[in-house]
Amino acid sequence: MGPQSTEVETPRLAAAKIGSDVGLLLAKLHATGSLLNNKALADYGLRERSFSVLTLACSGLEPTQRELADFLSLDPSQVVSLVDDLEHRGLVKRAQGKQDRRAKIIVSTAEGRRIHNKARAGLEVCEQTQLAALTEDENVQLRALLKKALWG
Amino acid sequence: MGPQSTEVETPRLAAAKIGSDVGLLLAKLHATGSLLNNKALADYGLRERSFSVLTLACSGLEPTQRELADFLSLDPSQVVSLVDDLEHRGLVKRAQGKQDRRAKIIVSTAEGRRIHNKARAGLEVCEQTQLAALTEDENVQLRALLKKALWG
DNA sequence: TACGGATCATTGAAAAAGTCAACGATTGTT
DNA sequence: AACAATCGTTGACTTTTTCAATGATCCGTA
Repeated sequence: MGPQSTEVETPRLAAAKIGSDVGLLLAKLHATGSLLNNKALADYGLRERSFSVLTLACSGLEPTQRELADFLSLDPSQVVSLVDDLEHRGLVKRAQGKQDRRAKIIVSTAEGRRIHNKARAGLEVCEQTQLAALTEDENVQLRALLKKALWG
Repeated sequence: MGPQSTEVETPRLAAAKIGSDVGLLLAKLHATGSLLNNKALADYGLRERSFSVLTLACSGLEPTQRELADFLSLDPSQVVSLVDDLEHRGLVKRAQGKQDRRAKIIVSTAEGRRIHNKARAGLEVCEQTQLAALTEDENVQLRALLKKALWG
């Protein structure tokens, strides 16, 4: 991402038609968001990705790695290293799949849940910062639209 | 990105709280969108990035490379290679900055505009596909919210 | 029940993207 | 005139992404 961390003013180029291109808008908002999020998560030795995995491990949904890959739009091999990392740090465990012994279920440890709670609090501040220009209603609306676009 | 190209059903994991995490939603929608867009642009030898640069070069706004970097959230060195590529293919030209002789202004060639028009048509179909679950109103709304979040 | 094709996690290699520091040329400031 | 800052560029380096191959396991079907 660009070196600029605080970009307050409306860029001149936003006037172009491409300033309404959904792909670009998503890329840009995602880029600035990731920057903030990763900065906030660094205190806990996490990044956006590992935080997502940890969150789902803490969710009680007992996701398999394949599910994580699909849901997070990652290659299965990327999930392997994310889980490896979290496991080495004792935040997460691999358990054998229940119906399917090929699959590995990712579950959080107590320490994992502890870290996750702290990190989540930090992230909420981040998100608020990123969407500061939106009212509370718009914030909710944006979430709803993104969810609907993704899975109807 | 994940190997799944057509993901119709709501994933089980969307139930988790993280299913409402803005960062994740943006990442996911951006990921699936990029996949589609790059596939569509491949016919013209373009990718999302080079298409964006080409679009701005065609816009008449005469952007400098620094402006491109800022607007597209890229490192200046990345812009160099994007412009190099487009220039070698005769779609774009570097012109000397008007007030500032350090800066280079990126402008499209006739061929560049020709390719751009074709590519843009392909992308519009893409975008429609990606946001198929949204009504026309919601589509507009989403764009507006993203823009507001980015630059108020 | 046994075979065959598909799926899961994993590995490793290759390609692409991102990050960063340094440089010459130019600018604006003091 | 001197100085720091900015622009584009280069090159090195790290990280991320992508892809094919593998052993283990599952499932459908003969």
